[in-house]
Amino acid sequence: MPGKTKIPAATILRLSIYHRYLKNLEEDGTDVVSSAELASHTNVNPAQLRKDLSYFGRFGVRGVGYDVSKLSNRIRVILGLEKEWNMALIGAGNIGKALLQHKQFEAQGYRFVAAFDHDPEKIGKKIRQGMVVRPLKNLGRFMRTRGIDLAVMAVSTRHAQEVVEQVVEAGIKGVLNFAPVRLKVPGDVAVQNVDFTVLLDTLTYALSTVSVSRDSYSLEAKKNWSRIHSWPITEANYA
Amino acid sequence: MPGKTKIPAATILRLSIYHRYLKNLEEDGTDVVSSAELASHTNVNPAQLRKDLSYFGRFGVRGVGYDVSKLSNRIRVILGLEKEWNMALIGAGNIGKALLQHKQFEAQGYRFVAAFDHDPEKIGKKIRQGMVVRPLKNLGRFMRTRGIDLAVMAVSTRHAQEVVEQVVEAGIKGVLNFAPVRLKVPGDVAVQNVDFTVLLDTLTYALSTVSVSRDSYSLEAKKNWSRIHSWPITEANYA
DNA sequence: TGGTGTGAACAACTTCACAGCG
DNA sequence: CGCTGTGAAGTTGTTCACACCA
Repeated sequence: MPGKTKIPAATILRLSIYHRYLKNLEEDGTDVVSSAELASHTNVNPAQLRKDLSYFGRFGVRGVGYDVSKLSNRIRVILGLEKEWNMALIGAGNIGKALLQHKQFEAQGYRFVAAFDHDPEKIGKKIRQGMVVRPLKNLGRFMRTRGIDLAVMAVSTRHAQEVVEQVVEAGIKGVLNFAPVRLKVPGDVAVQNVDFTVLLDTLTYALSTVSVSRDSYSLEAKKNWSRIHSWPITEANYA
Repeated sequence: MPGKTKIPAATILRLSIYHRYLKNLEEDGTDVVSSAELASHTNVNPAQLRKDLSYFGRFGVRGVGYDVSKLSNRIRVILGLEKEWNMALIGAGNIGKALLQHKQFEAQGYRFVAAFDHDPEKIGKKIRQGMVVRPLKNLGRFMRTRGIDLAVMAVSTRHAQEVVEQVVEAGIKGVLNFAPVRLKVPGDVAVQNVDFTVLLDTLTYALSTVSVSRDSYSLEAKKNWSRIHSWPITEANYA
């Protein structure tokens, strides 16, 4: 129920996952879905799903379930997905280029409007049709004249902190960071990290504690693990 | 302290982050570090860091701090990083190719040993020096003769579930999944998802609740958000 | 009847605060 | 004296269980 209750961070993440599955259902022409079914396809507990929705209102019909397209729209509004979001790619390396080609973004209303780098080798090169790599120092000007909502940072570890400072300086308030560092940013800037090696390390931990161990803690760890599979973690910001 | 206590999932993730920073310190020649310093560079609370370590033993010296290389090695062992991990790339598209080129993996002891796809167009093509795309149906055989520890799946949403079933069938116990679906796997298989659009959606939520809203819940949401920045989430496995 | 919505119980995780020790 | 290690307190998030209603 809307009100004074705090919304768990994890709830927002799950909302996005529900929303994605609801879009599939819409395409298939399904028009009603129960919390049990939606929950099973998104690997959550049905009560969890209902609780997540209850933070924002009452969207279902008792004894029936949820109207697929109505619920989908409500979540779209909650997440702020009714508008198109303009993104700047920062860092025109391997990963950056692959992200530019990635179809998934466009499909969701995310649009790359420019690419930046500070390597003179790369500047001026055409990175995809109608998009040329710009010098990073022009980020602020571009931001003022054309508007950027989000920065997708695929730069080297070494440069990540200084680059994010330029991004913040330019007035961008949301960052998706692919560099393997925890960035320091002001409290009004949101950062999400995409951190491949950290995730791989959790996999190796899981696999190692299976085969190796006879220590007490590893056995426990393994037991714990088999129930718990994919992740987020809430990380405070002490910048 | 090692024993019967359950180890939080989030602890493992942070261990990986501490470890990465410790390696930097080692390279710089720093040999002692306090929980306060290490915590500040990894955006966690110092007590949190000490608690995380305490699940596995007592690694510090009171009044002094932690020996950098000793602690680094201990964490390396805990996470299972003393061995080299063989990975198979599954899906030779944009993202897959970029991951193959990605330097970060090799540096950490993760090694791509083969690439698979089931698109006949791609099979047989050289994807990098000394590596040719193999037919997905040969995955099981390759696994038996050469061994694969982890699968990195960069396949389409549509095929992801059927592909992961072949991966599981082949006997692989750890999967890093880039497809935007929650996969169903047996309880002894560990999966981590790299989910760009979900992370973007959390950013748009954060930004929308700043500018848009006068609703009661959004204001609350914003307040919550400004403290909480980057994420994991614990997701149960109901497969 | 069957599935939602939700307070209350529970479980997990984080932070505090200080004892203990080099 | 200073920083670690950790029980206990506090906070946040999840699940139960059932009232409620189309």
